[in-house]
Amino acid sequence: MTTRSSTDAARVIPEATVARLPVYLRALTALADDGIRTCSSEDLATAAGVNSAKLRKDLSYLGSYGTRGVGYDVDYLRYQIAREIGVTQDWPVVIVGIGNLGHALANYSGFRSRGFRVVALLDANELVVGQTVAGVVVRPFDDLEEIVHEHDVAIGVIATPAVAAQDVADRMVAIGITSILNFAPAVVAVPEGVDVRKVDLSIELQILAYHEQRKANGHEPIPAGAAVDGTADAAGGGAA
Amino acid sequence: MTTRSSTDAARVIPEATVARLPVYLRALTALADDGIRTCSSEDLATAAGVNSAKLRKDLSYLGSYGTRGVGYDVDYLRYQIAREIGVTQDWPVVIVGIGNLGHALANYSGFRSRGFRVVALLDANELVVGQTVAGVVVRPFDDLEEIVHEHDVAIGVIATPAVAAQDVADRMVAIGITSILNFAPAVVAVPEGVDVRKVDLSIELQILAYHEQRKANGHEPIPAGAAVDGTADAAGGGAA
DNA sequence: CCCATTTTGTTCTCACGTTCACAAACTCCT
DNA sequence: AGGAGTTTGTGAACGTGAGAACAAAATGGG
Repeated sequence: MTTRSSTDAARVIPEATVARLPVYLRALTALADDGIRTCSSEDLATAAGVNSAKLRKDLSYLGSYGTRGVGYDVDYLRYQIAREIGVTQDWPVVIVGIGNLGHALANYSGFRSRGFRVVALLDANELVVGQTVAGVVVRPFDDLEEIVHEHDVAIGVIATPAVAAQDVADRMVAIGITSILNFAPAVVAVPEGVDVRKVDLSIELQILAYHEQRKANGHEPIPAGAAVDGTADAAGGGAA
Repeated sequence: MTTRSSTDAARVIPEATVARLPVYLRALTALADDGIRTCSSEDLATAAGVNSAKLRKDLSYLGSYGTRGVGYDVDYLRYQIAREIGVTQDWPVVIVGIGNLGHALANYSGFRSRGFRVVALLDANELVVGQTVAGVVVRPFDDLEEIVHEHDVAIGVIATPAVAAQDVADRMVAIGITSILNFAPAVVAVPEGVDVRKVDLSIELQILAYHEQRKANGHEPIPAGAAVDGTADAAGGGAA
């Protein structure tokens, strides 16, 4: 733990960069699937939908994995990013709340292909318990502790209705889960040291609606570069 | 709507603020449901999971809707935010790609309750066309233009596999859709003036995995106030 | 072998977003 | 009425992120 050696010099990767690494990873996978073995920062930036200067800066936080005058080896860079994110290892995940969204998540192939293994589906509704979803039998929510300990689960996904979200989160935290992905349309409070990320479908639509309304009202005579399109990103995680 | 001269002074709301307005809106709705008629910025900030100073600053971009020494009238503020976002009006939406995720989206009640009306479900797969999902019959993708013009649709949702996403987006843009919510794990490029927001389920998990790996490696002796919960945003516009 | 070309890694500057801190404005109590 | 107590709205300090620009390192041609 305390053997932080030489490579540990600038081991602080900005949150905004962390959020983009998975995008680069996917872009590299797409390039590799096309048989491309080497790419420039310009190529990769285009594939990832970002500015090439930003891409190079992001990669520089990981180390110097490129070759000047040449570019990046696709497979090598892909491995380095995957290792940095942690998706070279296997992450057991539990999903709580098997409604419409839980169904979709359980069936989502993108999880498994990126190192996430759904080890259990849980629901508090006894009508749902026992059903087979995505080849897995739904178990009662009270089995959470047993499952988490058995598989050493660190990541939990909440796909319950809003009212249940805080209770589920509390239970998860009490049992030892330290990362939560929350799809319920509710704010969940967690103690320090626990990460929560929130995905809210209707919020995204509302943000689009805001800009749409703006366009319709002709409120932007000339975007003046600061408009809605372009590479305008909203930034990442808040603080505890 | 036309005579907005005086209040029109500083009508530029920062993108980060726009992304939080829907959160405030939901928090206010929750307070109203609890019968609370007035709240302080501290109360609302707690309910929304943000810092009260940030909340006040965000609200100040909309106008002065509070009363010093008292706080905010819940219903009044709720209406003002809803109006600013644009969810007081009705937004017709089409969903393209009725797989697992499309199913879940079609059934998601949070859309309708916030002013979004799903006017059509579309799919290119003829095995899916004709099925009834969420009380709506799935129509062939080629009906897109007819539907968009008939209902004056401005917002499209892409829930297709990654390979189809760019084609669907191109078609949407050609027909006149100017806001796209993309659930496909792919970067879609759109011309200037079109907004794209991306929601990627596996990217969120990968970000959690990164921090989880950090914790496990004891890389963060003391997080220094940098615990990573809070509201996670995916980024905004596509490039030209 | 040397030089032109390519492309990375990094530095610098600017813009944006967050947080603090406090004056202004309002209520309530005496 | 006046002062004590609240709470908003905002100006200013601070930190983070984005993009331009360039030096350093590699290749390839003559």
